[in-house]
Amino acid sequence: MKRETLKGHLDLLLLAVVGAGPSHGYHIGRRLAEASGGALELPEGTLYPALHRLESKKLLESSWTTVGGRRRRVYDLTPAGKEALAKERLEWGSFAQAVESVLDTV
Amino acid sequence: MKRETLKGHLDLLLLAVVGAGPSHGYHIGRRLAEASGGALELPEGTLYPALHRLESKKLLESSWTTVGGRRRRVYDLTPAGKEALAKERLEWGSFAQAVESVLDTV
DNA sequence: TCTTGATACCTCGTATAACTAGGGGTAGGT
DNA sequence: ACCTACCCCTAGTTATACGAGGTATCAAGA
Repeated sequence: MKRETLKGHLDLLLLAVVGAGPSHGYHIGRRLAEASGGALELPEGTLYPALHRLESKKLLESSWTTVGGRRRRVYDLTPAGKEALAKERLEWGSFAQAVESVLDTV
Repeated sequence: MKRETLKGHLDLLLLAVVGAGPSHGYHIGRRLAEASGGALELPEGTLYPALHRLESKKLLESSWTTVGGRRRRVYDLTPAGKEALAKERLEWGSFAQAVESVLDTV
């Protein structure tokens, strides 16, 4: 995948994954990779700062748990996060459609 | 449109527009806006530097003409640009499909 | 004549965000 | 002991879209 391809779309993807059920950072990465058929394998230097950004924007909230001796930070959507997810889904739809239109018609 | 949405996809769009027929910068912007149903209206501070970038990467080539007293810089695809267009079309396809998969399955 | 709007080009600086490259540590299997 | 998978983090780099500003031509209208 080209370097900049993901830019501006990562938030949507993370919100969508968390929207399907709370989970911790590492697991979110795994679920995203799985759900995309391996196409979207985020390096940790992308994943964790993105989650922090979403939390600082109050779209996610997190709490620490410990499972099997390992600390996990579990994220869930806030109400604002649910709204943002819905909005970003729509925006993705129109963006993708616009791109397809260009690719089809020109 | 959100600020970062376009990032990494602009080259594809510009190559696609020029691939449909050589035209000058300003006109490329108009054709893109038209082909996208008004969704993609690029500011000039985005359009012109992007075209220059593509030319410096040898994906576009340009020549100056004058029509009605106005100077125009007309762009066309190079052979490398045609290849890049084909490649980026495929990459867009897999990216879009990956996103859709995530949005559908999670 | 003067102004406005569309056409047509440009550059500089800024902000954003994904990524690279490091760091830390736990648990289980060989 | 070592390796792999798990699990978290940050600092700095880099790419690129955009805002703001500049230049110039031409046609239409006040």
